[in-house]
Amino acid sequence: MNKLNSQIARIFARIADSLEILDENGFKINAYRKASRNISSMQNSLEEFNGEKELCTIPGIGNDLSKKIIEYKLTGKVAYYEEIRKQVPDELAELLEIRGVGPKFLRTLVKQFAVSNIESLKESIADPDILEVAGIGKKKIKQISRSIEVFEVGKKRMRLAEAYPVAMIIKEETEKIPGVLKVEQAGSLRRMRETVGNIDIIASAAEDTSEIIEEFTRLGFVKEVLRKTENSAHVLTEAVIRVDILVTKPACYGSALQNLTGSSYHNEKIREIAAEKGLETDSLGIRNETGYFSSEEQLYKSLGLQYISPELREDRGEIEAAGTGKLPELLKRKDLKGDLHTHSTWSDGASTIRDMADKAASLGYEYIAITDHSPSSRIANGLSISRLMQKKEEVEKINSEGGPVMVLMGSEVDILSDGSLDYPDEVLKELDFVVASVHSSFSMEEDEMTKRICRALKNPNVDALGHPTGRLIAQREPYKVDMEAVIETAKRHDKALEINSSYKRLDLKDTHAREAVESGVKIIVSTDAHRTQHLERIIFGVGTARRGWVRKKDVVNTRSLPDLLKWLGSQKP
DNA sequence: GCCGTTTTCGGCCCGACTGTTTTCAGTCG
Repeated sequence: MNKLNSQIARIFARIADSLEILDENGFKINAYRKASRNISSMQNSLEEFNGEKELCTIPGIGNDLSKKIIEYKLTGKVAYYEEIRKQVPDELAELLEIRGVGPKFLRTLVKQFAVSNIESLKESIADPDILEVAGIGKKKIKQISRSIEVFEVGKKRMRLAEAYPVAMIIKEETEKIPGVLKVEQAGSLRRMRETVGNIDIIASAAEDTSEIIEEFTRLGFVKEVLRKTENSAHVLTEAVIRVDILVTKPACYGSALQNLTGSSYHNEKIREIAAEKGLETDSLGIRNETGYFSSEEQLYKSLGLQYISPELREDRGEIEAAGTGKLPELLKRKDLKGDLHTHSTWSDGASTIRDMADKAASLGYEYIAITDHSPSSRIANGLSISRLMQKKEEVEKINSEGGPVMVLMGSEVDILSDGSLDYPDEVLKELDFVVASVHSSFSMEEDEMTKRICRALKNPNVDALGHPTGRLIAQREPYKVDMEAVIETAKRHDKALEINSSYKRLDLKDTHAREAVESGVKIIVSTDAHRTQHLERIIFGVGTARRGWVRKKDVVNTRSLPDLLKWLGSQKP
């Protein structure tokens, strides 16, 4: 379904919900609902229909609704819808999504308990007077308060790195169920979005799917089964994460996986292309006259497209590029030859340099830069110049003993509020790798912050800018900075920008990373690891890089050690 | 609000399930 159709369909559906809460004529409500359904399931775009007459040929669309569609096309708004929203605000209407709460009961709640949002709904449910309402008993209340919890879980999104390990365990457990052939994650987790709402799992099985669903709902991590059908289930884990599983026959696996991976924007466009080619789409996915697709590769191929990696499926130009064979060859985890932003026990890390080096070797790296904090980061036990020199001796000793990987003597040096650096140039000159980061005075005005960062980037001893926007996902907004100017400065002075893989950061984010590489700026993908295990989090940085269309050749730490050193040497005066 | 005429109104609207009842209303798909 294309954008216009889905927007109009959503508006009509919302009007229907609101009218229901307002106790309007049921047939009118039904008319809006039917129109919404028809528009979202029709093959053609509403763009193709000119004028009222043509629009009235669509089933369920008459004089009135065709006028509203034209109004939306011209102004981007529907006055009647805006009017309705004043009477039934969004946060009231969305309460209809709670199982057990229908229009009639919600109406009573609004009248008698002044319910207007989820908070007041929770209060009313806790009010003993609620049992006075006809048709409401203790059991019903219990059911609804449970549904409210589920509703709130569904609204809450987790950080990618929090959901990922859970999904891996679930995948492994599901693979052990007898009869299961293949298991994969789908949804935004597979696309490596920075936050995910729930974990989608898809499995294939030749035999009885209902038996597999039964087994799945009995797995140890399942705390509660919310819904169960022949071939699907929704469950909650102990940590209140919602997990949805779908089991399909191998012959449908590709269609279903593509369908469940999304994004909705990507899929809308893909379905349009499928429709043009005479393929149909139903709840399981896209199929041709001979049936569904067993693999995504076949599906994309049959649409005349290159295979599109899940991370790209956001309708950001990937479909057009796939149509002309111009998709980028994306960075892979195994392309990386080292990690260039890590900490050790010298500052605030929990692992020794030796342990970090061993872990780096086990990941197949050639080198690791240990970039402990500079003195201004007091809480992080930043290194004074004399401690920095002691650390340098230890690094040299490890390297001279022939460690498993080359250890680069580095620092994550603070960018002070005026844009100067936390060590003098003659000290920075002694280091193999310098990543400069902002750790203080976050609330500067944009032009001041931009000047500050750009000044640091102009220093010849700096190699990369660490976590360039300072954001913490679901916790702290990025500081105000003109990224375009930062990218431009990095380009001019041949500095790399970091994609920091720390689970809270993912900074640069995907879209900024794409702007950077399109401007020809180099990238480092690193972990900011504070203990050996953190080095494994590189996959989230790689995922973010892929979402940003970053290629192997854009990334400095895909270079072999000699090539890396050559670039670092060319940086210095 | 749509639709289709027996042409400007009257019909549209299903069935299962559940918790609440004691014959049914509301929700949901």
